Amino acid sequence: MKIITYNVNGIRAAYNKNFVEWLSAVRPDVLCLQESKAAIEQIDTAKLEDLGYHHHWHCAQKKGYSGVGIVSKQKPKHVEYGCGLADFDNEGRIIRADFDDFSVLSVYVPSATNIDRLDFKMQFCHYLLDYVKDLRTEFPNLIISGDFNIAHNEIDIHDPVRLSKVSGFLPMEREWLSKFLDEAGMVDSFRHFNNQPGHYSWWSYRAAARERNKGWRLDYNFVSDTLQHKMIRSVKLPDARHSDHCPVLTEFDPGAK
DNA sequence: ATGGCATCTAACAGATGA
Repeated sequence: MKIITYNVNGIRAAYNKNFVEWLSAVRPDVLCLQESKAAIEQIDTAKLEDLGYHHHWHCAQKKGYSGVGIVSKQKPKHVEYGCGLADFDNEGRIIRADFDDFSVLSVYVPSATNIDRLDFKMQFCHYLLDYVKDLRTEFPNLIISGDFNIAHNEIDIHDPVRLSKVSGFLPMEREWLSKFLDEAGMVDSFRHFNNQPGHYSWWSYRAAARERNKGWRLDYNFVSDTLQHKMIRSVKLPDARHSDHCPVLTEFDPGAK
């Protein structure tokens, strides 16, 4: 069972760069998307259906902004759009799909590039932790995939000293992420398999940052402790070039004891 | 300290992103 998280930075732009062909070749069971930046009627969903995929979207009110989706081979038993708080749900940042044996969240944590948005980002984060803690009592087997806009540790960013005062690597944000994993009982699946530096999921478009691997690891597949023993591997897919982010894959053996 | 690049909308300039 393959699950991928991918911030596509505009799904229509991604389509123009052979996103559907990429999906057809990789064929994940579940694809969690962020920054679709489109209303549903602006997305050529027929191409997904032609590949046998179901798809669900939670879009922002503002046109061309944010938006998350879940594309899946299996039809979800239930889809939950948003988290129930209008300030967050207006921005299309959370969608959940419940399957027979597990649930999946696709999450796009707000950016605070504009530092005026830091309070909003942290409020979202705190709310998300409470939401997930509650959720796990009903759905213990949970995978949270998304763009958290936080690089967790020093090995997750190319210049931890210079960037320690920049949102995305602030002590406050990093501490929240540690608390989130701890209190929600989730595992960072990529780091479960790989403790080496230099593995990032986002690079600036500027200054040839991707070619020089001056990046940040912002995109995660977090796996509940109940599913941890089923994980087989987790890798980033840097050959996918539809976005300033790259996809991150986590694979499970559903039959593992 | 600034800008650099890309994808959006609504317009051929401005917002957003990290």
